[in-house]
This record gives sequence, C-alpha cells and structure tokens, in this order.
Amino acid sequence: MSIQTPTSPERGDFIREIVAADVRAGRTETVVTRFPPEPNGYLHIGHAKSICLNFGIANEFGGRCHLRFDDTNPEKEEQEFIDAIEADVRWLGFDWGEHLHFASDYFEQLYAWAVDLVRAGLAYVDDLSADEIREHRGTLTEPGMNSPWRERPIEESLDLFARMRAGEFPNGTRVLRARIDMAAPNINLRDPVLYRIVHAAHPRTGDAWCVYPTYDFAHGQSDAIEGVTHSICTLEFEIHRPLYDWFIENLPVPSRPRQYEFARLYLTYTVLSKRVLLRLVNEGHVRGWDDPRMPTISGLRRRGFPAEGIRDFAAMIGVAKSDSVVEVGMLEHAARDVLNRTAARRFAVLDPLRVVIEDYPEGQVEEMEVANNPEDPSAGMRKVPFTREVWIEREDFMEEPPAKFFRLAPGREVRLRSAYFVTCREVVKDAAGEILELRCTHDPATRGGSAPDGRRPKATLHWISAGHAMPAEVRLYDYLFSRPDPGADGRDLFADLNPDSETVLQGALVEPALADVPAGETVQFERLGYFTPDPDSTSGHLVFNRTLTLRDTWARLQAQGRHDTA
RNA sequence: UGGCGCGUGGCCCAACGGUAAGGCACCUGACUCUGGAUCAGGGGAUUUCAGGUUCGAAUCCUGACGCGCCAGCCA
Repeated sequence: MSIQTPTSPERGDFIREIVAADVRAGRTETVVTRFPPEPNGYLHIGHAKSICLNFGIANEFGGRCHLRFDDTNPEKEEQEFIDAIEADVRWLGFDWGEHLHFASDYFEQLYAWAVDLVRAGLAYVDDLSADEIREHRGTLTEPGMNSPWRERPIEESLDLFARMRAGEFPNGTRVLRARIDMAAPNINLRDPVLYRIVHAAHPRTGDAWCVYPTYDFAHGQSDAIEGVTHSICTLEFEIHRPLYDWFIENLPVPSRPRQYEFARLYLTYTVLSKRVLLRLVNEGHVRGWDDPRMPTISGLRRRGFPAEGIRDFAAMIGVAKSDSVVEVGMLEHAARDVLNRTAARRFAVLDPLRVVIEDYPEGQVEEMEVANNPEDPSAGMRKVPFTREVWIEREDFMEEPPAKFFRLAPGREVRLRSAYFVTCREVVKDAAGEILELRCTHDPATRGGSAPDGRRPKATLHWISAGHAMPAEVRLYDYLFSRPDPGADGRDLFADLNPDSETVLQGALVEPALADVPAGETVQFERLGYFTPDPDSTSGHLVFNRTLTLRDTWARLQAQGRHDTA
C-alpha cells in the first residue's frame, strides 16, 4: 500500500472528482481500477504516473486496483516483461493482492462473445487482405466502403470464424470485423477488426490459440469481467471510447465499466517511447533496460531514486487532460526531498588530492565522531578514522582562488568536517607543474570541528584518511539526451544523445563504512550528491552510481561565469 | 477541408460565475560543521485572440487561431 500524498477526494484531479461523485451518487459500491500494461517492454516513469493514479484512487476510496496484463499480441510479448513489470509495480509500493489478471485468461469468454456478435448480425468474417481493408476504410475526410463480405450469411461467418480458430487459415487471410458503420466520422467505428489470425506461441496460453482479439475487443470486456468501475487510460484512447461503449452495450457483460482519459507524461531531456527505449537497449546505447540513465522504473531504481520520490513526483504533477511536458527538475526535486531526509551521509573523494598534516603525529589514528544524518539525529553517529595523511577533493583547492572561491588555498584555513581546522602551508608540484600534494598544519584545539575561540572557516571539506581509504569505481550520470526536446524539429533522436551521459571514475576513494551499503540503499557522499551501489559492485570492487548531485551554488556561479579571478 | 480533445506566469497544476491559489524553477536576505538543508522575502499572468450574455466571466455562448490524437490484422 502506498503512502500517497493526501488528496481530497472531493477536490482532487478531475478523475478523482468523477469517482467521488459516482460513490456519492451510489453508482458504485466499490471502486475498482486497474493498471493494464502490455508485456512488450519495461515500465517507465510515464507508467508510474498511471500506476500511482490507479492504485492511488483505489486506496483512497477503499476499493481495489488490479494488475492486468493486456497480452493480446503474442508476437511482441514476453514472460521476461511480465516478471519485470510485476517487480516494478511492487517496488513502487503497490499491491494488487489476489488481483493479478491477464486478458488471456478471458480468451474463451471473449471468443464466445464474438460469436454472439456474429449471431446478432453485428460482426462478420471478412476475407479482404489487410491492404484491401485499408483501401476500403476511406480517409479522414471521405467515408469508407463496405466490404463485399459484409452481407455474407451469418451461418457462413460462424463457420469461417470457427475454422479460423481451428487453424485452417494462414495469418492475414481473414479477420472478424464488427459491423458498425463504414461511413462513421470516427474511423474507429468503421467496422473495426475484432480478431486476427496469428500463428504464434503466446507466453501464457502457448499454442492453444491462433486467433487473438484486438485491444479494442479485449480491453473493455476484460474490465467488465473484473468488475472494473473506472477504466482509466491515456488521451490517445479517447477516440476509442465510443467503440468501448459499443461493445459494452451490445454484449451480455456482467458489469458496466466507464473509460476516462488523462494526459500522458512527457519529460524534458527524456524519451518515453517504448519503441525508442527498445532501440536504445538493442543498439547498445545503454547498459540495458535498467541502465541508470533510462527513464524506466528499473533504471530509476538502479540509479538510486527512492520509490517514495517517484510517488511524490506523481502527486506533484497532477492529472489533467492537456498535453504537457514536465521539467525533469521536478522529478529530481521529489527525489532529493526524500533523499535529504533519509540518506546516510558518508565521505567519498572522487578526484583525490593528498594532504599531509605536518604537525600531526605520525602513526596516530583518531576515531572522529561524525553525524550520519544532520537532518535526522536518530540516525546516530559513526566513527571515521583520521590520520596525518588525508585525501581531499582536488577541486576543493585552488592555488589562485577567484573572489568567491571559499575553499582551500595557500595560507587559508578550512575545516575538515568533524575533524580539525587545517591551514595550507605549501603546494608540492612535480616537474610538469601538476600539484602532487598539499602540506598543511592543523589546530589541535579545533578537534571535532569547532574552535574554542569561535572562529569559523568559510568552507568545510570532506576528507578520507589515506591509510583507510577504499578504492571505488564511481559512475557519474547526466541526462541521456543533451536537449530538453530530443528529436524535435525533425532532428534525428539519436543525434541528440548526450555523449557525456555517463562518466566512469576509477580512482575514487571512499570511507570504510561505504564497503557494505546494502543494494537498493542510496547514501549521500557529503557535498557531492547521492550515490547508490550498482549491481556490478562486489566486495572486491566497489561500484557506485551517482543518483543526483546536491544543489550546488558554486557550480551555478561558475556556469554563469559570475566569478572573476581577482 | 472529417471526427475527438486541449489552450491559465519559464514549467506543472488549481479556481466549478464573485474578481487568478499552490508546487517546481528563478532572484534576495537570514542561518548553517555539507557553497547542502532550513527559514523569510521577492519578481513574474490584461487566463490564446475577438465578440456576446451577465451587476460581475479563466469559468457560460459564438467565432477565429494554435496544439495533440485518429486512416495497424499495435496497445
């Protein structure tokens, strides 16, 4: 069950208002929704919006939400996707209880209803080819033409349909069509196809069938069978609603579901098209469906995004009917908000620079007490070893610091977090001028990180004892696409791929406590951002993925070129 | 030129005839042992446009314009 951000059922989005009104008017006793993925790919953040909507409504109204796979096209669907989808929905925090369903569970009933339609003169077997059907369909502005088989005797259609099921005909030779109106302005009503012949093994029903219902014929009836009261889908199905209703009205279904449509999610710097995601995976642009750069649920999980942050994001963006593009920044905000509250703080140095504290006793090791999470005192403290030689971040030192650079510089004193104040006395370089190490001194009176005389350095740095540091690989991630609107204006989508979306750092060093971060946990590397162990990580070779950076005023100033080198 | 939808600050979204709310982003200040977080404040909207109804319109009506979706035996 989720901890959805509370929304007043009376004053939520337009769908919640409809549900609330239906409940109030007694049109439904129990609210039943469903999340209906086709198992032909992995779930992405757009699906998360739908999942949160459907399960959220069911939870809020004390109803239930089914997980139903729309598995009516065996040529594209796979068990792998079914398994991954179940795992992703569960990870997001939702529970379908006993209600795991498949459209394929209803194939027999659906077939029987198709036969009913034929008997009623409302459907017929058409011998036209796919091309001929298209030619007969007409265009957006011209009506279609009736198929020559439209008036074929009911008995003949019945016989042919039975033989289609029996496997007597090859793919594409015949279809079952509804008999509605070839001149309907809504093209979906121009005798839509109900059944097609597909000789292919189905992940669930194997080769029990060689005729499969289309989405239009399967979806609403599946809803009706399950007692779904509110069938919520995205806008592109709006035009299908008259057909959805037509089936419900012309078939002896056990309940009367209603379809409602909302705008699907679009995100800047992101592509949410299964077709494109599939290509990114198949063409090797990413490490797989769960690549940390992918907008898939599994990718976000591997990246270290908390499920709660994704739920919060869904609540934040709302539900409406106008097409819109949400800034990824909102997703990031939602994730940071959760992570700031919950992530344990740790020290890690991505690009190490050696600091020798000349006046610190050689061989001495002090266990410094460091807060695990200043936002959450209950997270407690940990001990971090401090010695004469420590690593700091190379970018935390500048030999000739510009005006607004507050960190370490020659002669300047800074705080090593929860340890000591140190002052840079000397910069040691090699023949090429590359900085090898910094020679510093410390103030013993500042042990623990604060000075008795109350002086306060402008900067606090994270650090790692040289003798205790553990090597780690760190993978830095940026947007997969370098433009907010990938592929817009006719550009090739793949030309918009960000060449720097992944940067692998091999020389990072982390504090000992980072050796055993459990999989699935995201921690904060102080001052750097949030990181999570990658599945590739082993005790012998630590690997961390950067989930997000922290908000960084200095970086922003630099990017704006607002600092001068004075 | 057919049908179905949709147009509210940079972005998302509310307002249900009574005079534009909130979030994200942005800017400023305070505070700070993370240049993080937090707190306080700020800028920014003649609600696509034009008519009409009304004492009063983002809300209702008409028209225009713009955008999205539909001509799979995909979902």
